[in-house]
Amino acid sequence: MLDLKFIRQNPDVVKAGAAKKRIAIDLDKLLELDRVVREEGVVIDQLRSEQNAKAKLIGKAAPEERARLAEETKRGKADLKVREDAQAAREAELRQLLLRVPNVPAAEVPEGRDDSENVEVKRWGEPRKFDFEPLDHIAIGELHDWIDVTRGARIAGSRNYFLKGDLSLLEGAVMRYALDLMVARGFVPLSVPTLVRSEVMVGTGYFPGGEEQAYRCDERDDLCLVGTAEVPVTALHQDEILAHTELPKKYVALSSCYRREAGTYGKDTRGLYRVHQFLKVEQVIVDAADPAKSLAHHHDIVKNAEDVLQSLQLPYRIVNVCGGDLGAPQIQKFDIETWMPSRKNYGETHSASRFHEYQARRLNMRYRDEQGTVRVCHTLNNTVAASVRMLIALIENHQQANGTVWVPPVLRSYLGGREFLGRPRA
RNA sequence: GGAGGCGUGGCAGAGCGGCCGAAUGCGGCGGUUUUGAAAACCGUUGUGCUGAAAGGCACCGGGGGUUCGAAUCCCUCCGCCUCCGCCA
Repeated sequence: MLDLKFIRQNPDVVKAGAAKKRIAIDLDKLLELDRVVREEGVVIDQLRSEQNAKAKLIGKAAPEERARLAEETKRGKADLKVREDAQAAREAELRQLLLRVPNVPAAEVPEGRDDSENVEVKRWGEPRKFDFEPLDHIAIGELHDWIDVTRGARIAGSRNYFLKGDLSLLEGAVMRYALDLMVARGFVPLSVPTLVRSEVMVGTGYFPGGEEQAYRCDERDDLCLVGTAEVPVTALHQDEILAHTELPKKYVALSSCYRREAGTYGKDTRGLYRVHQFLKVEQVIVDAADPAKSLAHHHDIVKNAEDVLQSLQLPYRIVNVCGGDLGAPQIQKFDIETWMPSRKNYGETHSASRFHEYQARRLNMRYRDEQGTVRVCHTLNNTVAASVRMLIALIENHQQANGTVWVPPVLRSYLGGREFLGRPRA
């Protein structure tokens, strides 16, 4: 959410930002409503002030005077009540409009309509040239009885799965490795709720707009399953005023992630690329409202993810996400795409976003700066490692001619020192 | 699931329906004192909206109601605690 004052003062900047993101908004309607709300607010404050003054007089008046004065004060009440109700409705509508105003993208965000126009900014590693016919992850899974999508679908519908044996262990190894790496870099590990109030989905910017992608409990609970630990972690300090001395807050969390993947029928149906549930280690930073700091953090959290991929010896590339592919909340986003032999292409495995105060304002998450001024925080987040996609990359890229999977050295201590997973093919 | 209790400022903890945006203590900040520190003493210390300012308005878990007037009364939701039951 943007600061209403900022929108008032820079309507053209906000309009241009929305246009760059290909998001339609009626800003003039919002500004007009804002004008009415403020105008009427002055009137209501004045009326309330008068009512308060009269009520106060009654308290001091002689008992026999009270009835008459009360009767008089009663008259102003009805008018005020009508105005207050109308104002409350206007304010609610204003907030709804405000929640839909997208954050203004950074100048460095490329123009573009969709993900095909994202701009590659870096490439690391060479996609491996196989001297045998490589299998895709499903085939490797079948070979070792590592993946069971049939039974996954039977008990939970399509895009659900069981991981078995070494692959299940590998998942744990990668998650723990990612977590340990981040803890070594000073990030505080968190175990988090993955079922949150819809208010928190609004606070982090997923609602309104992303309702179709989230699993929602029924009306008894008003709880949603999160699509990422970003949601509970970013909201950790909701409604707090932090001291500048305790910033930046750096957190890392491993959690299950749930995604409905509505509207993706027929897309990525083979394999585990697109699934409803997976594990992910996520990094989140909350810091002061300083664009330079935010930018530096953005580079750092991308670097953290790169270090994970490099140490796992997985080729990847980084794209600067274009305006049309950027979500409403982000200032800028870098996606990291890891090489997946079965796709003969890079597939998205990480997404690093910086938000400035967009999320923090919605979450009412603030801090007191050196001067004692209360300001809204900045937030950022990035994947460290997302389970199934990272497993796809690992077993496809590191498969051997004999069917086994080579384990990168950094993961071996999490797998009893083993160098290869799976039995060699006969 | 049943019975009861409680939710007040960074924390602790008062608060008769009007004099309460809220006592007091602790903590924080500034100062006096001190070679320095501690102690003591003095002052200061919530957030938002509006306004050039003075000021005005709102907020005592959330929402609604009663009343001329609500932190204080009523309803409801949320959260926490205690006891009983049930399950792990």
